Amino acid sequence: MTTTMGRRTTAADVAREAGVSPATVGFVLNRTKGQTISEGTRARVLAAAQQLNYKPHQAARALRSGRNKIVLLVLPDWPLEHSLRTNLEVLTHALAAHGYALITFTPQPDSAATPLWAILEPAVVIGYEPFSLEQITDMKSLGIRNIIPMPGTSADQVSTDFASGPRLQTEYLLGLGHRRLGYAHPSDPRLKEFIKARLQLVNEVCAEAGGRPPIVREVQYQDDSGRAAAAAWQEAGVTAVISYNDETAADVIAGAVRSGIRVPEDLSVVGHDNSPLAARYMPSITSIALDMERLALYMAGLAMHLAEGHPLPDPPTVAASLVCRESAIAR
Amino acid sequence: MTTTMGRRTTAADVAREAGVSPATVGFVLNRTKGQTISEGTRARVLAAAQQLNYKPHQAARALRSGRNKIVLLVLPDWPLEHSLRTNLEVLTHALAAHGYALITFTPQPDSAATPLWAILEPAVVIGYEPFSLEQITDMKSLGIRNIIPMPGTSADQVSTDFASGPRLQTEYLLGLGHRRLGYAHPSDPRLKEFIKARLQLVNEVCAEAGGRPPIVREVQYQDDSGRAAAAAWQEAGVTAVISYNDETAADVIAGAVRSGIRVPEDLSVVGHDNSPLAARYMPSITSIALDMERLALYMAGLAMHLAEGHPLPDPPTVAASLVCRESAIAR
DNA sequence: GAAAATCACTAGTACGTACTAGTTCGTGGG
DNA sequence: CCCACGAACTAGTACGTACTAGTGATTTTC
Repeated sequence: MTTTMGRRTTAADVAREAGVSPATVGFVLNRTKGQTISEGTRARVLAAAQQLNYKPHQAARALRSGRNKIVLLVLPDWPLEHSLRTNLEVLTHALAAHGYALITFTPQPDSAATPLWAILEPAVVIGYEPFSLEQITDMKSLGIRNIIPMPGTSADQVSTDFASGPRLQTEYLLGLGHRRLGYAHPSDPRLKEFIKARLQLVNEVCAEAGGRPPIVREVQYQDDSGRAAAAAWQEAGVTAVISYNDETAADVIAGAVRSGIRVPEDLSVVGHDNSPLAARYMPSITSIALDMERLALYMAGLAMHLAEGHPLPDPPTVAASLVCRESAIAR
Repeated sequence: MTTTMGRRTTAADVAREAGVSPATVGFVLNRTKGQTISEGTRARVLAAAQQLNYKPHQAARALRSGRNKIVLLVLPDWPLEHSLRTNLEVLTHALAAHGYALITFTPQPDSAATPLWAILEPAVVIGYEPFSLEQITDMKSLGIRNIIPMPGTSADQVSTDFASGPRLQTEYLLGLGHRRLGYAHPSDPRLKEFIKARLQLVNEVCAEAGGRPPIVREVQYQDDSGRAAAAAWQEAGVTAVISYNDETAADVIAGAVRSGIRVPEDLSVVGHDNSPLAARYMPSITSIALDMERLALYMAGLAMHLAEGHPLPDPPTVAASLVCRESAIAR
């Protein structure tokens, strides 16, 4: 133990131990290209670093080099779906493989708290939603140059086309012989745009099949909106309901059953996202599974491309597939 | 706009603009005590900083002062309960109010990835579980001095007594007249110790009431263990089941109903954690709500106490309360 | 009225790294 | 034999901040 108990080991300590200059230590440890180091020296430096348990000081490194290994992912305020959380895990691993740390963060619109990027000053900031001009200005004044999405650059968007999910839901129910459909969505105002987009897709598929658009209802578990919706749908002759996500599907089923409508015998229900709830509910919920892996790898590649010129990855495709369970059957 | 478009604004720029020295800028902006600054100068510096949109460079600040405003919370590998996630939110806010950023992170035991503390070098690292000696050595070699839990210091633990939850579950069912109880828990091996502790408490309450210990069963939604458990309980005359959490309670209910056992008429079930699932399930699940606010405030206080000598907060108590729903009724 | 104390500042340095601009040495070409 | 050239290094600086050790003024004290 050569520990001086208190001060941390610096590159200068390693240099002294190895009998070389601090610069050489830097060259060896960073594998600086354009610099030739003899094999013996390299080994001595490496051994000294090992022995002293040298870890470069990140703040000093960041100050000098002007970059760090932090990627900040700004999450939207809306509740994250199961598939997006999965996406995060894959993304975290993909970045970790290159020494990057992914930090996630949800800005609180009401809070006056410092945004996380001001404290971390990350190499890259990724947002699921576009940033406001104010936010971009703020980041730039902090020296953050890599922002995704950033109009006018290769990083101008990450959001992908999730069109196939709603299409699959609709086509599946139509294929089962259902003609009169319902659409259920949560009431969270932050989801408004997403609901609109998905509903639009459902409408398109219905129209292509020559059917009528679904009867749309807002459903949540906190009140009896599920019961009311179920009654309204029954009145209108609806035999199948497409739900925005699995949680809403559960609320639809609960509302129906509590109104004496059997699921799936009287009413079929499909969810979206293939969350654990879908498998756990009773009846279990037929749902849409999204394969987010390519999207995650794309985002990781994009981030590292901006941070240090890694090659640009291929644009992603998100594959959606139907997971059949108990909550939907043929008419 | 005095933007030089490229280089970020430094304290020197502000100094030049305000016609003072860089040191004065530092004194004004950091409110350095022991330094007197005339009102006029202070105002000029503040105005200049404002006008140039000056933001101190965090890496430089961290390098110079040897501390930063990052608190790293190391999450356990086990799945987080709803109440702990709530805890995180409160903790985040409490720290944000003092300019600290809370970052969470789950170490992957298999992964060779750099642990997040090596990249962030946070001021404080908090773990829900004790750290290994190896981890502590690693952090110390990175210059991290504030580690919670850290044996032999005021920060030697954070985990609190969650005794009242299981006690409440048991007392409630006994109070409803149930005499023969079951206990259901998930199979995740990472939860083993927690299950053991909670079961121990349930056993104690049963013994105090002069009853027999519950019949313990492992239940999960992926297989038919729920059905098997329900049958076994029925055979043994069990009329009420205590569940480790709400997810397991749902799995118990599903298993029972699929076996033709009615819930709550034939079998009462109580969950733990008061998650959204408990409200959403059918029947809705009677559960235990934990008030994590004080724990969160305690953790925040502890972290800031270590980081910069804020006063030590009071030790926490976690209040548990019963939320009555449909899944449990009197015998 | 001189010494001491206080006020309101400034010059300058250290933090630990990455990297530029050398310097020294050995070797091969002419 | 001298010069050029590359290999293998080193000296030294910049990054932006926080803060110590001053330095003139001005005010207080006896």
